[in-house]
Amino acid sequence: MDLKRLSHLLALADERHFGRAAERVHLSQPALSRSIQALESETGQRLFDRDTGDVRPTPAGEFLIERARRLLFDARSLERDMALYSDRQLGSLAFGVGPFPAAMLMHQVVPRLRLDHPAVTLRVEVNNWQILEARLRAEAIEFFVADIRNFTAESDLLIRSLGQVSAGFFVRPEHPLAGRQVSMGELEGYGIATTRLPEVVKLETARTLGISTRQALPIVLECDDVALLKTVAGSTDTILGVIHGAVAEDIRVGRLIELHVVDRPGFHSEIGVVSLQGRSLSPTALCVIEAVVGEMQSVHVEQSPRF
Amino acid sequence: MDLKRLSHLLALADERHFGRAAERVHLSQPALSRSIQALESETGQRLFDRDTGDVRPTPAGEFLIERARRLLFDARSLERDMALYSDRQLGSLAFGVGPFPAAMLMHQVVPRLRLDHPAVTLRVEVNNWQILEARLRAEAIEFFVADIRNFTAESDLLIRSLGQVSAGFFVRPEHPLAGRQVSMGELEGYGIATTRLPEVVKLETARTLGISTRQALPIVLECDDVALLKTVAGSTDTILGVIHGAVAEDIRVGRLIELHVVDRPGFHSEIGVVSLQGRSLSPTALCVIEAVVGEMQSVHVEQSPRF
DNA sequence: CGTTATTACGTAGATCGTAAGAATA
DNA sequence: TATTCTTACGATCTACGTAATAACG
Repeated sequence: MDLKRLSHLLALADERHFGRAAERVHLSQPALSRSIQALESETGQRLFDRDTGDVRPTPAGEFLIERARRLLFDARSLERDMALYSDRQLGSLAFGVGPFPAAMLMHQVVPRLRLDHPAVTLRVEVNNWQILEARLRAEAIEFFVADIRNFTAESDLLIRSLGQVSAGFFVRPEHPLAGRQVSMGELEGYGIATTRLPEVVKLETARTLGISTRQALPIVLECDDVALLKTVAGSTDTILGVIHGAVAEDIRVGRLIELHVVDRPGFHSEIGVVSLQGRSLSPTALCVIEAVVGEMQSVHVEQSPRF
Repeated sequence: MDLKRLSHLLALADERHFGRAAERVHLSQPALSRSIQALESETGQRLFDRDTGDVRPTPAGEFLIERARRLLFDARSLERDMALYSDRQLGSLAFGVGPFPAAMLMHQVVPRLRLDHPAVTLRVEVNNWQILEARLRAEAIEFFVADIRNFTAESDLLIRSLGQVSAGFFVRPEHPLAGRQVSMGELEGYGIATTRLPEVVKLETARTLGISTRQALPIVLECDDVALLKTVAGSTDTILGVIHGAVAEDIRVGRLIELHVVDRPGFHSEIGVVSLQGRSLSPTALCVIEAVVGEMQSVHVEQSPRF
């Protein structure tokens, strides 16, 4: 059953005339005649009654024509859908985001995606990097955006760095430490709320501070939900330790202010895109990654610490 | 979009191995490789990631594979349906039957059709020959079985005679005329009930009787519903004038008996199959016509007048 | 080095267009 | 005789298999 043949069938069914039907399918008239004959031979049924100057479908012809019309419609839909898919206007995309990138980038990127690609089904998994890595290997997500400092030596993962983003300590405006220079030691009395940090980051930070014990950072609340962390910092004197991008809006409206820590360590995060080595990404995934890159760049500009 | 190509796609998607997939679609491995490449070129998307010894669909591949699977299923269904249609196991059939053939043949033929071809949708139009001819020309029915004496000269109709069937006069057992020889003249007092007869038949019958006026046959009830005619003859002294085949069962069970008319004219009907000249019939239609022919023959045997 | 996918190349089959033929009005 | 479908024939294009090549473990 060849689709081209079936399209010849439909042309003849519509035109009821070999000459015109042949023209319609860009074929010579004898070629169309042969094509129809081949179909009749294939089905073992006469499909058209030809009385000179009068071509009409037989009952068997009507039967086949009706079904062929549906099949060809479906075939054309498939081609159209594939074109739309290539144009990122159809399909589905699942990707992951770490807590910080989610708070910093996704509030811009996801609404934009919904506007630009309304027919693409999205699944955005916000989770910590361990879960995201497992999800990626299980191919439940195509890629994820997260802190990439855990994935240095992994050769089966393709890691694209989007650069470092600085972090800081943030408190509510009425906080006792607000508005003046503070030392790291002073933070201990209030405790720090932050996301679940990779071990490497904790150790590195401690080392930067010149402290050998893990207790160097007085973390009193570990939670991957940045919105929840903000609520805690906004309603208590707990100190929020996150990247600047995650609280840009809160600082703008005055809900939070940054502490001016004089001996502040090189507290930062390195954001990157992680995908499986050697696996192609969908057009939409590539598009989202570009959007994330672009968003990172634009955030970077306005992301310098403000006191 | 070629269906063969898509079947190659599915084979590779299932086997995840060019060699095995090629074997499955009866192709050499390089040929399959080219076929997939052609599809990738056509869609503009890489469809499989090939790492030596590991072939896996890309997201674009998954997208296409899923849809291709549905399309190929539909294509195979079409082929299967067409085969079933040719084998008279699928489709629909509309045909017409005159009142007499309906009463004589269809009670055998239609149940048999339902048993042998359960998946074929039937429409049986029982009507008089004028309506049936119009329905045939409108192509609302493929053919009809009726008295063909009206269709002698029609060249655009294809008429297949099934032979003559004799008619007679029938009454209820308690009828005053029952059980003895009667003359045509005696019928007049009770009146005859019959179907709407063609003018030619009326005239011919009158001529056979040697009477010149149309009033020769004292028809008091004209109706195309044979069952209704029978009810009238069974509950009144009205005389039923129909073909023998239409009342075979009623005579067998003693509901009606035939009048022994001594000067009975050559009262008969000529049954035939009428279809459009030069128009092919569906396989099922041909099958039904054969069944009607066979039924006519078997009825003919037991159809000799009994007194 | 063995396995597996791709590229090269010559061939067989399908399909095409032009031209000639047959049928019908 | 004009129109329309079919058959004949030569050309072209596609898809195939075999063989050689390349990539990877």
